[in-house]
Amino acid sequence: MSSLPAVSSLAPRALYEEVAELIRQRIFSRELEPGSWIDELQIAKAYGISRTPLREALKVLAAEGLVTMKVRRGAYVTEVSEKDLRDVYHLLSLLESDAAAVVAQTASPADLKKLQSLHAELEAAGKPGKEKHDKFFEVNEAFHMCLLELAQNKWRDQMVADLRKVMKLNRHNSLFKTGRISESLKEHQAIMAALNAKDALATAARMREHFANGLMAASS
Amino acid sequence: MSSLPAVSSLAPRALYEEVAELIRQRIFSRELEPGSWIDELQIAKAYGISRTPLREALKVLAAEGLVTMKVRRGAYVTEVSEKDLRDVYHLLSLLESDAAAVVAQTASPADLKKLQSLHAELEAAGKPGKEKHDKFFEVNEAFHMCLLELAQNKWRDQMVADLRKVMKLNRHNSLFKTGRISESLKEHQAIMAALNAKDALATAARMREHFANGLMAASS
DNA sequence: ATTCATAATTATTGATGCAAAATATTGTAC
DNA sequence: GTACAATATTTTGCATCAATAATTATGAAT
Repeated sequence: MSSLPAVSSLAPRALYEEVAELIRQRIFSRELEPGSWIDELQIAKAYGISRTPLREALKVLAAEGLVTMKVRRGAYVTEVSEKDLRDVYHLLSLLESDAAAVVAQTASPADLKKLQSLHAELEAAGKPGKEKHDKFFEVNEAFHMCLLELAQNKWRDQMVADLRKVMKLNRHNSLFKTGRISESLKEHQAIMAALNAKDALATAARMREHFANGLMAASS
Repeated sequence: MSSLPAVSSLAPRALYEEVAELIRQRIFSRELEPGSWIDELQIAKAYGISRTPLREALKVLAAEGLVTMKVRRGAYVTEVSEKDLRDVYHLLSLLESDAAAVVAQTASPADLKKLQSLHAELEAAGKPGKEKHDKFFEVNEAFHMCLLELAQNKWRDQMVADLRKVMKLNRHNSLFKTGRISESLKEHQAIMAALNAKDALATAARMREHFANGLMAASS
């Protein structure tokens, strides 16, 4: 029976948090398929823990929307319909474009420089020859996260984080699909230009376009 | 020792859900003050339950943002700063104005009629002579909730519900304060007019104004 | 043969107990 | 008198245990 990896003493998280993260990974990797029942006993045994922290972890995941609890039926991995995906994507567009508008109004020169350097990294990772999609994906995520952090609204940060987790439930991983790297780069460039011009309305509009194009690419 | 009231067999909710609702009420009524520590043993004893469902309830409340968990320190009622309130209010304005725009585009005649009747109720409850602020408050909430439901995005509904709970943590209960009933009614009338005209942009703008005025009234 | 009812099994949900960790208090030493 | 250290108490957090509810299977009756 393999027990859990020893928790880093530097980052003392509660066991139920650790377990929640492990389950999250298993859901994202589709090891646990949407709609499938989550066997508490089996997972508890597999991780060598008791069911108490596991059940607390499931409650957390339920709050995030990754699993749904049915009364006296246990926990099921959430099934997201096409409509759900569109709805969640719509909200992400709304929240992130608003955040971008806030940043356009409030960013310091240092903040803009930080974003600019991330954008430069993104362009480097998107060079045609490289074919390093993972790196592009990663830096892209960092850019969006950096923008959110600069907007300084932790409640929005939390909501966006949860929504992005739900998006990951989708098999096709729609939005963040590669294959439109050059278009995506152009859109990011337009966002940067609007940010540098401190034009909040334009920044929000460019971000909305960026999301709209992502959705188009996904549904095609 | 008083035990929990028997759960209605028609609405079979899990015990941890029941407990979560009870704690919510105690938090909103400020019986549990923001920043204060939540004594698990005491509450479990008071309700005549064990700590297990109570701890699960606290996890749910933590996900909603009502309580914050500190490692090895237990649960504390969330303290919301002035900035937190502004941030949450900003997001409510963003989400609800977007929902209003969606409804303006998609509402059926029956939907509009439903909203119109709620608006009529609101005007009746807001009649100067009556002084029935509770009723006004209640119908106002119903109007906003109805609009959200008509927008048909359950993820947004969930987020708005959570954000509104956080707003309730504030002592002054800022936004939904009475005292500007006639102004609020005028703003609702403007929203209804824009909705009936099926003008999405105008509807969203009126809703944003409605929220902006609410914030003004709160901070004055 | 099919349907309904009852019983048994399985799985969730709630309770209790134990161990580990953190904080507070007290005592001793400088 | 003050500061530091050690011990004790309080409280979280995890595990094991018992009970309740639901579903499935089997048997009997129509």
